[in-house]
Amino acid sequence: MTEPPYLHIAAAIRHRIETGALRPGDRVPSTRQVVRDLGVAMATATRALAVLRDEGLVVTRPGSGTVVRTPDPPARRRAPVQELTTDRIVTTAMAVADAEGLEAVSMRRLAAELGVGPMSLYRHVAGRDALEVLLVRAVLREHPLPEPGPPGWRAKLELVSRVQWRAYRTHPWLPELISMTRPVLVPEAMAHTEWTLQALAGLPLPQAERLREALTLPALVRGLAASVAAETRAERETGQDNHEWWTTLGGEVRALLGSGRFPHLAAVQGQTLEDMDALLEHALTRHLDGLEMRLRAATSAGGSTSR
Amino acid sequence: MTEPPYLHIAAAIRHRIETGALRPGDRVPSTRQVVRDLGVAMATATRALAVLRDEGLVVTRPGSGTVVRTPDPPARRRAPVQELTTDRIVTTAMAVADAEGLEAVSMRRLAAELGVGPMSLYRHVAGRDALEVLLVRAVLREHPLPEPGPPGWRAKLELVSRVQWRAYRTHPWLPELISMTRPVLVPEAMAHTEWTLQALAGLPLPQAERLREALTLPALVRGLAASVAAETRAERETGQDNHEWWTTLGGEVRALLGSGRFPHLAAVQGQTLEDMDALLEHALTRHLDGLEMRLRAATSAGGSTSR
DNA sequence: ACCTGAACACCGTTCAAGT
DNA sequence: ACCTGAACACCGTTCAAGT
Repeated sequence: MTEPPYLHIAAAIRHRIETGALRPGDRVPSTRQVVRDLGVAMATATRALAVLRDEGLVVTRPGSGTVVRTPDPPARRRAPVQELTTDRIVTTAMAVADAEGLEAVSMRRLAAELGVGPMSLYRHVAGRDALEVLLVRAVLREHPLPEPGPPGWRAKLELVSRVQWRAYRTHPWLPELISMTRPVLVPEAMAHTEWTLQALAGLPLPQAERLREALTLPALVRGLAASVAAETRAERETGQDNHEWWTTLGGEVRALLGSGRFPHLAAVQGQTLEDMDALLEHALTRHLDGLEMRLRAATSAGGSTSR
Repeated sequence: MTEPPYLHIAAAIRHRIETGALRPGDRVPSTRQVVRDLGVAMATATRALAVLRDEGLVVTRPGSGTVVRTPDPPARRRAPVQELTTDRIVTTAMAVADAEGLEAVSMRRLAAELGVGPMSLYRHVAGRDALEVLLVRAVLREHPLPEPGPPGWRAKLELVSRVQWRAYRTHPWLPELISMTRPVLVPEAMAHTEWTLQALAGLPLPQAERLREALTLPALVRGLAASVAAETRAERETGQDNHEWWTTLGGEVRALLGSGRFPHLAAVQGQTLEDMDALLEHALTRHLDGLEMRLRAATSAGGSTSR
């Protein structure tokens, strides 16, 4: 009667497994499906699956969802329980973050996912903060910069921005983790700044200005990525995409839009933001066109002292 | 012997109250003073004061610190304990966020600060998330946009960007709280988008492009602000400013910088980022120069269909 | 010495017991 | 009906007990 919803959901799925409606290898409903179909919170859906995982009924394979576990591979020598390593911890953390967001990555959750006690993780990573640094390093290694890169400063800056953009888009939690003037001082992050400074090296601008450029450009990319990520997160949490959101607006907001106080906003409402990548290209074109203008001024003034 | 530090600190202050060294109405040391003078963590100092507050020995008056409680105001009808209101909660939350960062703003901490039980807050705000929306609204109201604003699209865009920048700089936790395509749909946030769309209204660009502009510009400002805020937070947490950080770099990083793998970064190290505001002006100038170029192209092509 | 479970000090929020 | 303390289900990490 007072059974919490997550137990109820877990019981329903368990029943389908025990009756054979779901067979070994079949995918069980994803947390997102549960959220959408049953109208419960993400936390509830996550907990329900965690119950089944703890019972050994299902296994979560990063990238391919949660499936019914194949019961003990018959007779064959069972693979030794995988040794716990820093790499496995980081890989698992990344899978959880990609699937459910950074806030789902807790030390305890990772431990459960890896089948060890929470404290075992601490023998391989110093703590939650250190794990975040490892995550950033791992992602950056996934998205290497070419050497020496294309010719010309503009092509180079476009390339490094797009590589960063792609990293952010692949891992929507990444923007939260990157800081700027205090770049996580690890080789992988330093490489990006170095590459950018290299792209700017030959330009007729004072060093201080080249540094400002090397700091603002990635901040711009990250800012845009963070905004897009907020959208992704909102979709995951509410189960409504941008278009649905605009069409199901609450009465008060609808009233405000109709009030005549926000005519331009009202004219734009419902206009689908079809293509997030177009936002990057827009911002990038404006910025680099601006830099080109600045270079023309610096050159025609015959030096770098002009504004 | 094994007495936790916060109890020790509480006992010391209690002693000064009981001996009359601190009299009713006197201010007891603030958490910040305790942190500075005793070299303990903020959490410890906060907890010490919480102990005294729970004992009824002191009361915290938001805005005026924590003072020794006047024992039952003799005979006279006691002034009604300040009524709990949504406004007081938001004001307190903002003060805590400004002083210690958003992560210090917990429902329980606010309740303690206001001298009520945690659950009392829920009669005025729906929960932690709703409180964050209220915080955003309150900050935006602090930074109104002029009507009708200066003439010319460029002056208008510079103004709205600088107003946002100032809000972010005043409250470094704000960038974390703002999303973009799903603008917190409250009038205060809508007003900014409306104002920006208005500034762009007369330009010879397709509506979709004006919308992209109205989304990328604030994302850029926010991205830069988030980066600067990361620096602020790092300073608070490590007690090292940017310059100190560079000069006390760990051995491994110093080795990397000296390794010759990052020549441009090495050349720039220690160069002080004197002026954060210059970063905004840099990014803003590049972007708006770029937009100016785009407009020239659109105009000379005689329409808005050109790239 | 190496490993990790128990425990501590938090958190947001539900629920039911108090007035 | 209104208000809020107790309790639940989390969290990261310290510490000391186990091997």
